[in-house]
Amino acid sequence: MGMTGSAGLATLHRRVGSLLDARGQRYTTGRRGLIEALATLGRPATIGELIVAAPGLATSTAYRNLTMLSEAGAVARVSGGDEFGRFELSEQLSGEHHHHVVCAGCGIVLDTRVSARLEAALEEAARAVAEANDFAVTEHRLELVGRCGDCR
Amino acid sequence: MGMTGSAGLATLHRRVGSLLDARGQRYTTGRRGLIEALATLGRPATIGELIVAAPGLATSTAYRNLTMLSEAGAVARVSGGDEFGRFELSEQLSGEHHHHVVCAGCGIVLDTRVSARLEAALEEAARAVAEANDFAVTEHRLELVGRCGDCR
DNA sequence: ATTCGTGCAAATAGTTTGCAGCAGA
DNA sequence: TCTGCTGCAAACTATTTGCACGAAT
Repeated sequence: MGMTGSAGLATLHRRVGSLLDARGQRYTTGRRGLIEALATLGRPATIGELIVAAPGLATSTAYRNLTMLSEAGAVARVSGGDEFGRFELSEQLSGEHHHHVVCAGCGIVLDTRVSARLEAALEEAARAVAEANDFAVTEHRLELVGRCGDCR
Repeated sequence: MGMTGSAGLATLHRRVGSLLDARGQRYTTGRRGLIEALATLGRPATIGELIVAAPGLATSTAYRNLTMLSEAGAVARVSGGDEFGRFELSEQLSGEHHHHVVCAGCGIVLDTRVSARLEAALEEAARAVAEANDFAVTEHRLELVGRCGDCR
């Protein structure tokens, strides 16, 4: 469904524009197209999907822009189960902490949210593991792997 | 630390041998070396690490063997946070369901176990997500991302 | 003018595959 | 002796980078 958060497209663009401004980068048409495609898709998308959804961008430019948007904090890279890298709006921008559902058949990745109780348990586990392993845990990722309706 | 389960190396080799036998494959010295390296390391290892730990194997052969061992159910591929694929003994063989701690600095991946309470919550979430998204969830993966002692 | 963005083509790097010889049952 | 295993070299593919031109301030 996409555009999940409370903010609309205009707000989204304004916020991305600020992030880029802060780094002396321009918010070009191509970059807007990428952000809009990510917002519309509402799930981690491959470069191929993004180039279809935001036409007129060379592959190399799409990679460069996504890398840059990622460094600016607007986009996050997601490694799915297959050989394709995927990109989504950062949690900072989408405003929602979430996890992923991955289809082992076609590789599609969907966003999902879990209960506050589970989130609390995850954070407790992160603390325990950090203590036991001399690790400073900064983030947790949960993937539910299975088969989507089409690949059943 | 490796060799975490109750079974020793001999048992491990016997079980891998059976898995390969069932597929008409031979349990060669090179394959034994890979399995032993995986058991000793006790964490997901890159091809580079495995070739150092099990010398005398060509890279292509290592890949082929790991792919084959994976199809036989002895080995699992793990995608870490970096560009390297990693391999570990399958849960079937190691006997322990576990999750991963990933260092964002050096990419090392460690195994970790979480509380039974959290595991139960994860399975409940998997059921809920399966119902809400028309997904048959077969597996869950949890990654705790942070910085290891060396990369702090 | 200066700085940044873009397309194209070439380079990179992990992984896979073709093939000819070697080895185990 | 038949089938599978191996090393080497070549192929493949997602991603990155060099470079010269175009666009925005």
